[in-house]
Amino acid sequence: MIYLEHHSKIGQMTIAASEFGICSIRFPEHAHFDVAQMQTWQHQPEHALLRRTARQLDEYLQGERQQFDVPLDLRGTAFQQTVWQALQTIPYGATSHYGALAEQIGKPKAARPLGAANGRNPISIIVPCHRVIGANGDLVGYAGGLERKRTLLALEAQMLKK
Amino acid sequence: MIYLEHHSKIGQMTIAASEFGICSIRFPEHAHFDVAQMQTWQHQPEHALLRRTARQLDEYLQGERQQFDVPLDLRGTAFQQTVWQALQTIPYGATSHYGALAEQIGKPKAARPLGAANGRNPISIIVPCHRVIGANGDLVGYAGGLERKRTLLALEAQMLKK
DNA sequence: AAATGTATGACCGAAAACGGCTAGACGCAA
DNA sequence: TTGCGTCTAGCCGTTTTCGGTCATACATTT
Repeated sequence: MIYLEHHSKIGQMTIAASEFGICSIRFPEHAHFDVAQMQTWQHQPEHALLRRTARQLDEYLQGERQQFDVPLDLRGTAFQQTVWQALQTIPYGATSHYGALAEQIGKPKAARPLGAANGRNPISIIVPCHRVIGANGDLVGYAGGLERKRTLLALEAQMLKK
Repeated sequence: MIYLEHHSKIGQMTIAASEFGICSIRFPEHAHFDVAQMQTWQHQPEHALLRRTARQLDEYLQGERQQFDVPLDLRGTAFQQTVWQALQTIPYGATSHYGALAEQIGKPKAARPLGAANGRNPISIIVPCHRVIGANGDLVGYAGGLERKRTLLALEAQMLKK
């Protein structure tokens, strides 16, 4: 596992990758961030894939990019994989809610577990867990902090309008 | 589910059965005895199978019986079923220990879970969980009370000598 | 009446806690 | 040295607990 620290418009992000692709994009105060494990990673600020990812994230934050183009290496339980897959089908600027997604993956009553899986999404932004909100419209939660969720959604809405 | 209360030499026992066979034989202070559920059972002190079972238990407690001859309806997880099955292979008067049984069922490292399953054995005496002791010879535990475990083992040892 | 707020229960995966264990390591005492 | 308690760590099914939920029901506001 290699990684770099990227100082973006909305704060520092740790971007990590395996030989197969991006594994993790998180903020320092990110919930469920296992800092201990990070000790075993190697800092490679010049690595091509990591740099490319950082660049695309910056473009996204400038509103100049709606689609990402990097290989992902998502690691989690079968259920989580399914959820994260489903997340990637929510279009830029759109939102969905937990129950709807649960239904979409064929487990209509698993809205809550889905919320949990959502919270464990290791790849912020690229896997757009921020586009999932409560059934009543509330923002509910975001591992990177609710404020950032709000920011991201506002950004996407803004860009769609133009 | 039907049941009766039997006053035996070693204390009161609740004997319960389904249409398929004996489901449960427990003492009043039995660990994990779900008294609430018992509210839904029907007291049938004259039921043939229940009576027959009680009689066989008395014979056993008199040292006049080493084998039981009633249909059992064991309910539990797959693992528990396996364990309870294995228990029934321990001969009268013999003992085994948790690790040995674990090995016997093909899960050599599951001695501890096996102990748990043992503790959940619903059919005391007939399914002879009392014949399982610690690897070092200690009695360790018995849902019906250690004292009874001691008594049963002593009884069986006694009868074998004769 | 419609619009918010608060409470309640039921939903189901994941993670953590819990043992009726045991082998091995130690200290201590005959 | 042998033997016996105590402690430790690792074992792995089960049980319990914990949520980034949601629909419903009532109470309280406009």
